[in-house]
Amino acid sequence: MFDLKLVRDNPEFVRAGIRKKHRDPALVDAALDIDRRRRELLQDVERYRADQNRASGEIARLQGPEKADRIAQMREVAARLKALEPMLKEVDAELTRALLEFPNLPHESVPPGNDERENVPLRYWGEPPQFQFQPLDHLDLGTRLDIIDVERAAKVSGARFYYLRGAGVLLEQALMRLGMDMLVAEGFTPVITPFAVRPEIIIGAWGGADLDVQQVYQLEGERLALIGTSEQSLAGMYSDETLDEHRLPLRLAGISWNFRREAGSYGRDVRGLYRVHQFDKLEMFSITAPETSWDEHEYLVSLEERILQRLGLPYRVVAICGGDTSAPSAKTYDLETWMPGREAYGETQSCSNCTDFQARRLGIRVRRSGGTVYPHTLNGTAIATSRALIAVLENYQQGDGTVRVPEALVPYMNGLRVIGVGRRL
RNA sequence: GGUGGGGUGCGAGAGUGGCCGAUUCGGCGCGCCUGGAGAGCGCGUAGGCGGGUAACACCGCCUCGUGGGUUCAAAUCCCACCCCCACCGCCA
Repeated sequence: MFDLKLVRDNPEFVRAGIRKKHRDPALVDAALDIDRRRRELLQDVERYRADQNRASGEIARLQGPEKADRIAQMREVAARLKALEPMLKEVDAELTRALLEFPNLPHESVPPGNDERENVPLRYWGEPPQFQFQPLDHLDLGTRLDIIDVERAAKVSGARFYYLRGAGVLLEQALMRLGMDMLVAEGFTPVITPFAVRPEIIIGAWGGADLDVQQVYQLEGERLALIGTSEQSLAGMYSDETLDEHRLPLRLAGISWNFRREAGSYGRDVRGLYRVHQFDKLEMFSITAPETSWDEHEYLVSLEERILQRLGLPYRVVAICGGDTSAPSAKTYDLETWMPGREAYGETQSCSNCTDFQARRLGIRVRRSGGTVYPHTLNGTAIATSRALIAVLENYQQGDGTVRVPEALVPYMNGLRVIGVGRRL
């Protein structure tokens, strides 16, 4: 949960950070007000409890009428406590809720702005391909090659679902395998996580006081929700645990299907695989000492870049502006890959330093010689298959409607070098 | 889904209404001892919150799976839930 002491000691600093994220700085004043009320009540309650504790020892030693008198006396104290304690509990809950609403504060290097158009491109790699023919988008390509089928998926599941088949499946698994091999070589531990988790885990990882029902699928009749990313289940993995410092940095490579309701995005990106309810993803997740998280952030981005470079996909790295940065993140880079079908760069990866935001909310701590501290957590997309498929299909298409397999994926494609029509798979 | 057993500190494990935030053992840290190590001996080893302080110190409150209840007083009694283990049923 957000650091109350920081709010008390430096409210203006917190307000400024919240403003930069284009959230409401009144959060600070609400929290401070509740905090004041809480401390008043707390002092009363604690006085009575101290009374009680003292009396409890005495009563144990007293006998006869003296004992009866003391008990009668303490009955009154107990009654008073019984009236006060529910009030304290209520204020505690209010304060918790208020602090859960706080977003993480942005790092000073985060560019100002509130719109994705204000994100700042930092560097470009590769050249968008020049086609001597009219390029198709991934949906046309995939449909003609019979490797993507959204029409039947719509029949079965509705909009934003898809069937992958044949070489499409090999391609998605090849992307995952390439990414995993690179991460294992870097020392990451592969993890397959639960796909359904308790709501508080998602709330802990993604922010807010309540589950974001616009985005999260809940399981009816269960206290479970489907993960939107393995970042959530990985962050939850060490919740309420105190880790030994020498285990850091802890680097995990999570594999999971990711489920997103996309309830707020009707009409946006409706075509093809760009915005779908379910996709397979290889996710990097790091837990680091507070002092090293910014280095780790750059390291994770460099791995994301290396993956795109191995795939030969043109991309750019973008610094996300304050207002476009998610609640848990102190700083986010997006990697946008060239997508000929959109004639634009489209987000394929993201990389965030959540500093101690998730650690505080999930109770992940680190033991070190001076005491225990909250570690920092970071996450980054290695491969999000649906969007990676878009980029590969569209960039590697050929004039005859076939798609060349990127060199780096060939070893994972059962020898397939070109995805064409009529291949029996 | 059913029946039974169980969740205590870094780990094991005691404690069944009051001087129990918690015996003991192990681990870990420090010290003594040693040429050095081991053994042995001694000491110390949770977190959160509030008050207080320049910062310490210090004082108080809370935490024995979670949340309620009974009681002057709960690790201990009652209720609900969560989780783990065993067996039965079902099943990839």
